[in-house]
Amino acid sequence: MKQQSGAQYPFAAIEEKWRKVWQEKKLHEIDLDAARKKLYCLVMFPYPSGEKMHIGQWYNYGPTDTWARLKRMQGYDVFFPIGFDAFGLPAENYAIKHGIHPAVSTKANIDFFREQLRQIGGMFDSRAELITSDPLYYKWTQWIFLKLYHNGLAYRKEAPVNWCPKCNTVLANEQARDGRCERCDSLVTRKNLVQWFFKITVYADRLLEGHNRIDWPEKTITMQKNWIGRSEGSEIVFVEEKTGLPLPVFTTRADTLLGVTYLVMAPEHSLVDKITDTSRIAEVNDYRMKAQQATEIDRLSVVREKTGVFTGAYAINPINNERIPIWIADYVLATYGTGVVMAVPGHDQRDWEFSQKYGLPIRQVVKPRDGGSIDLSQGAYEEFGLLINSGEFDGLDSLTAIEKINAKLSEIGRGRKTISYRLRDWLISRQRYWGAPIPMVFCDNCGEVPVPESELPVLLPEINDFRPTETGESPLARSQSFLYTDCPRCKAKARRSTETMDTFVDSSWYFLRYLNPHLTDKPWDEKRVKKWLPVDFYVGGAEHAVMHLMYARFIVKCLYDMKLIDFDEPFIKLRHQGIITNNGAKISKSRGNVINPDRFIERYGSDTFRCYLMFMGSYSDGGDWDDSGINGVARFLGRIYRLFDKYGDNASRGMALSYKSITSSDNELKYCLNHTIAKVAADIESLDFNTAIAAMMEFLNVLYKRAETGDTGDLFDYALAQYVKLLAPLAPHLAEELWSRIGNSDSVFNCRWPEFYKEALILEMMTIAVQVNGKLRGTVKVARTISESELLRAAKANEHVSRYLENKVIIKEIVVPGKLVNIVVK
RNA sequence: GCCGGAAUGGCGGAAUUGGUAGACGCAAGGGACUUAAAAUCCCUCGGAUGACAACAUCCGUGCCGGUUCGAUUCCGGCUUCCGGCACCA
Repeated sequence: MKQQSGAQYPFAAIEEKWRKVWQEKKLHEIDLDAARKKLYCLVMFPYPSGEKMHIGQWYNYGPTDTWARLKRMQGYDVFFPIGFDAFGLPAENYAIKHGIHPAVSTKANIDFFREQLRQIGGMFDSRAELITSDPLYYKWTQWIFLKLYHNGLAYRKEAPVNWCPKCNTVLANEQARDGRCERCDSLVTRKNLVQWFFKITVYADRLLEGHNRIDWPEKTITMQKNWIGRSEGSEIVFVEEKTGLPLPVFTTRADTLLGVTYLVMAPEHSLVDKITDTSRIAEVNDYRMKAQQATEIDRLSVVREKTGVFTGAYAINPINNERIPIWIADYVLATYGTGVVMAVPGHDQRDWEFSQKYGLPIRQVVKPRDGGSIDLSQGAYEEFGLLINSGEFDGLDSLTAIEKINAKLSEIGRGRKTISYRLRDWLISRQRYWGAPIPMVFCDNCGEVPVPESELPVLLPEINDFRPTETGESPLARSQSFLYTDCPRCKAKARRSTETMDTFVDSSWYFLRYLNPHLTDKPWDEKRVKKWLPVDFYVGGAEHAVMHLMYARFIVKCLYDMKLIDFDEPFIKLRHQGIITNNGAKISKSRGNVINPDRFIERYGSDTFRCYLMFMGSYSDGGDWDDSGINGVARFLGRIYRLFDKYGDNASRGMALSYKSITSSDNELKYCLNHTIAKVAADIESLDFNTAIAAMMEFLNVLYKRAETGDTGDLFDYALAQYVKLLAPLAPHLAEELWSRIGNSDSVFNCRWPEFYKEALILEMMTIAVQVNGKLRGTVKVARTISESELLRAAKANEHVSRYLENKVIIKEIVVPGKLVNIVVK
C-alpha cells in the first residue's frame, strides 16, 4: 500500500493565530489576589543592550516557559513575569556607538525584545512588565538607597577604585576580572575618588548562614562562600617603637608569633608616613609611587618576584618584646585584614621568599608532630606541628598554642580572636549617565543631605552629551539645572550628587515590583508580596553567582531587618542554564559570532526552535551551537501534525473516554502511555528537557506503529488525546492547534495534566538478562510472577546460555528481581 | 598553584540506588514512491575477526590499577578540557 505523505505542517499560520487568541483571551493573565496555589517562577530579565535577543536569551526563556506551562497544567497558579534591566553600561555603550540617546535606543531595543519574547510564545503576564529605567521604577530604587542611608548602610568614602580608562568608569571588583574591564577588556588602573558604598560586609555572616536554607546549586553556594572568604584568626597588636603607634596584624597562625622576624605593611597603608624614619623617606616614597603605578600588568604575572623596602622603623613583639624591623611590600594587600602582616619566614612561603631576597632572619618555631626533620633552607614549613623556640609555649600543639597565645594576648590587652573577610563593601556609584541618580545633595552649610522621599524621583536629566567625561566626573554634572538645587534642609544653594547607581541595585529588588509595577505611591504591594514571595523557582546564568545573586540576597536582608518584608532569602530554589557557545567560543558581539534566532524561527517556527534548544542536550550543561540536528525536531513536530491530520477523529473520540473504562490487551501501549505521562512531567520538572522530548518521540513511534497495523481502538484514541496534553508545555502553539482541532473550545493550558496509572507500568511479561560470569549471554522472556527457581531453570535452558554451562561447576547464582540472572561457573 | 565539574559511536547525547552500554535524534549508506526533485516511508549503522547468510567470537564508556558475581556508575593514582579563585597573611 502506498504511504501517504500527508499535509504539510503550517507552523507560521498556527503560531501567529494562537498568539493572537492567547492575547485576546488574556490566557496568561492570572488573578494574583485570588490565586490559591501560588508558584512564582522567575527568569532573570534581559538587558536590552543590542537590537535583538541572542540565542542565549532564547535558551533562557523558551525552556523556562515550558517548565512554567507544565506547572500551570499541574494546577498551580503560576506567576511568570518578564521585564527589562534597561539601565547600565551595555545599553549606554550601545547608544554611544550608534550615536543615539540611550533613552531612545533602549526603548527601540525593548520593542524588538518584546516582539521576540512574544514569538517564543511565553506565558508572560504583560501587565507585570517593568523597565528599570522608567522613572516609575527607579523612583523606588532611589527610595531603597535612602532606606539604606537612613539605616547607616550607605556611606561615602575616598577609595582607590578600579578605573577603566576606556569606559571612563569605576568598576566593582567583580567587574574587574583578571585586572581587565569586564566589558571592554582594557587593563584596569587605580584612581582615588569619593565613592558611595553599601555595607554588605556587615551581612557577611548572615549571607553565609542563609546558604543553609536555600536550594541552590552547590557550586554557586561555594562560589559565594569563597567570595565572602570568612577566615578565623587573631588580631595581634605590635607597637611601633618611636611613635608608640599600635600596628595590629591579622593572622590565622598565632602559634607562629615567636617566629616573627619582621613586619610588612601595605605600601598604601596610612601609617607608613608616620613611622618611616627620615633617613628612609626618599626610598620609601619612591617605592610607594612605583607600587601605585605598577598596576595590574605586574599583578597578573604568574611568578612575580616579591619586592619591598625597609622603613627604618622597628616594632615590638607583644609576647617577647623583641625588636623587629618594619618593611613595606606590595605583596601585602591594603584591603585585607589590617594591611599589616607579621612575617614568619620559617612557616609562610611568601614571607620565606621575601626573606631570601632581602636577607632577613628565619626562625623555626614549629616542628613536625611525627618528629621528622625539616629543612628551612628549601622553603617554609607551613603545616601545623609542635612548638619550639617559643618559651612557655614550647611543646604545645599548634592548635592548642593558638588558643593559649590568644588567651595571653587578651590578658595583656594586646590581641584577640577575630574574623576576617575577603568580601568588601559594595561600591555602588558610577560616573555614568545611564542609571538611577543617587538621591543626595551636598550643601555648604549642612553637608551631605538626603533628598526627602516626597521629592523622589530625582529625574535623570535629558542631556545631549551623555558620554563619560575624561576627568572621571559624571556627565550629569554637565546639566546645570540638574546639578544646582536647593538644600532640602536649609534651602541654600546646593549641588546634587551626580553619580548614578550600579545597575545591580536595580536588579536587587525587581522581583518585588513585578507583582504590581504600576504603583505610584509605594515600591510594592505589601499584601501581594506577603503572599507571593519569596520566589519559588529562579532560573538564570551562572555568571551571576557572586554579583546579582549576592546583592539581591543582601538587599532583601536589609529590607527584612527594616521590617519592610517578612522573608530574608529571595530565591528558594535556583538553577542555572548552561551556556551556548559557537565553535566552542563564547558568543559575543565583539567576537562577531552572534547567532540570530530569527532565521530559524522563520524557517522552522518557534515551537521547533524551542524544542530543538531543549533537545540539543542537557539544559544545565549548555553546549556548542550546531543547527544540523534541527531537521530532526522539525520532522518530529511534522509527524505529530500529520498523525493528527489523519487520525483527528480518533483523538476526538478519545477525548470522551475515561482510561478506566477502556478494555484493551495492548499492554505495550498502556505502558508507553502511562510511562510517558510520568516521565515527561518528571523530566521537565528537573529541567531534563532532552529526555522528555525523547520520550515523546518514542511514544509517537509507538502510536505510528499502531496506526500502520490498524490497531486503533479505544486505547489508541485515548492515547492520542493525552498526547496533545503532554505536548503542550513543549510545543505550545502546535498543541493548542491540535487541541482545538479535536474539538475543544477551551485552551489546552486550562486542562489538567493527565494522571498516570501505576498498574500499567507493571508488565505481565518481562525480559530478563542472563549472564554467565558477568557476561551477557542471552535473554529470557518470562512471566512477572515467575519464581526464582523457575527463572533459573528457564535461564539455564536458554540455548545461548546452556553451552556456557556445559562441563562447568556452578559456584553461585545471582538473581536480581525483574532485571537479570548471573550464573557464576568454574 | 588551590577549589569545583566533565571525558561514552562520525556528531549531539541516553543509561532511577552498581545490573542487557549506546535510548532518542543528526549525519551517512541502501531501498520504496516520483518523469525528476523536494517531502514522506522502510532497512542498515561502536570496532575487529570468521561466514553466502541469519549468526558467532573477542574488544569497547579518557589512561593505569583496585573492590565486586557484575563497574559508564564506587575507591586510589594519572591525563586532558571547562568553570571559579588566585600573594587573603
